[in-house]
Amino acid sequence: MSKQQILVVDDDEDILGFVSYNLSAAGYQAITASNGQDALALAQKLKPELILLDLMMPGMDGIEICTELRSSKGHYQPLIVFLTARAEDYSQVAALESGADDYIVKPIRPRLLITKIESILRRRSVWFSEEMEMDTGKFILDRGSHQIIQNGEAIELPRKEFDLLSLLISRPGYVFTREQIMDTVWGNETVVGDRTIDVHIRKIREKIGDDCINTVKGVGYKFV
Amino acid sequence: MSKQQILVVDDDEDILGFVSYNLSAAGYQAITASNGQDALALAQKLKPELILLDLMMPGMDGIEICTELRSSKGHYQPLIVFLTARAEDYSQVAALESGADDYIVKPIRPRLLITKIESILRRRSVWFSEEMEMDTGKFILDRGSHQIIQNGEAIELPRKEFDLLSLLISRPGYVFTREQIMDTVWGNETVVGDRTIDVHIRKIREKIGDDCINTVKGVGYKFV
DNA sequence: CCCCGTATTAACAAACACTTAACAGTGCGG
DNA sequence: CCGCACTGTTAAGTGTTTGTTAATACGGGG
Repeated sequence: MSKQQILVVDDDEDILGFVSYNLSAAGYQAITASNGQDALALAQKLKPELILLDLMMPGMDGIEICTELRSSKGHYQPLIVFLTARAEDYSQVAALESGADDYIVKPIRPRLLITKIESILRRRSVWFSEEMEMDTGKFILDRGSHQIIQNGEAIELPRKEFDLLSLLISRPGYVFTREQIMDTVWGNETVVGDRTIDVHIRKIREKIGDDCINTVKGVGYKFV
Repeated sequence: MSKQQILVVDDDEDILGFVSYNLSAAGYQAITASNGQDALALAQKLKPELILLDLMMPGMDGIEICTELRSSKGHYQPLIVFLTARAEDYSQVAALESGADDYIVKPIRPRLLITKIESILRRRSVWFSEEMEMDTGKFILDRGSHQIIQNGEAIELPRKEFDLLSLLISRPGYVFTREQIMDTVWGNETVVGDRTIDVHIRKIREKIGDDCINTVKGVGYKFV
């Protein structure tokens, strides 16, 4: 496996150098940008695994960049980690609300930076290409390419459908309540109508077969 | 009854304070730890009912702690709830796979936090798969997949029937009065006719066999 | 700027769980 | 032997939950 790319965005040259040096030393390939436009362009082009974003920057700030990255409905969803100067104020909350995965408080300590990055990347890596053996033949769920392979045949699934199926497959046989599904796939802020889950379930069943997902009336759904 | 203990684990002092303040205000006794080692030690020593774990931490992260707690052979099985940064990020599912009971998405809203914790504590008894050996072969009641397995054969039950059977199975040999059954399965607000319980009992007997549930005239029913 | 696929909603249909009521059975004491 | 109290059985009615379809909104890629 080639080196993992990490994009570092900061308007301060010193920090840029300091962070990218430490990342390189830890075996990552550091890419740097000193403003929002460059950052977005580089992110789009190189699709780095993880992006370190300074919160405060002249022009486009970190939250704007983050929001921009997250608003694209494409499949590219990098991990986003903020670098923030102040621990106490609400910038952190705003950061997390804008869709970031975590934040690191300045001043940056090399060892902490690396362990945090490793922890975040490790978690993500769990998600790539997870395999499932089923009673009726093989069922592979590839979280990297957002597709499932059923009996050797690849089936592309849209984002929401894939997310929903992922959840159900994560615990085969376990019944997920509608509430749990809502919270996980949609998040507990957004509110959508009752029939939304049903419609997605239907579309999934249409693609992978009716037998895979079981309805437990009054309770929820489970993958069998 | 003494206050229920809840252990909160996070590397961020602000979140630790914020969460434990809200827990205390809601009548729980909050214990805090800021790293994995402390968390495990405190869990072992105080055996709190519920543990709130931050997913992302330097050093030992939440999933490692959870795995460690679950792998211990002792009878102590706390409820484990993760605090996770983003709704769209599937680390939640990884969390569930590591044996967690639920997760709460940051940013944390006090009211939501408390209602969720209450709901999790309330349904604690309903979450674990309970096994029973019977005279006539094996009888497994799996509350996760909402089904019973009799002699290796799975039998699906509608919600009320499942709840009713769950209750009876929870204390084999013990006679539950009609009143107790009403209060537990239907809740003590709803009022239904006399024959409702009988009808459900009959349907259950139809599915799992007449010998399993005994009628004690003038008193109630018991599972044998 | 248009086209296409996804996400969501609303309206309707269907399925099913739950409840009820009416009646039959059982067993006990007078 | 009869009535009473309780439980069993059946079938039909009712309401809730889920399935289905089509229409609309939305956003991205060409």
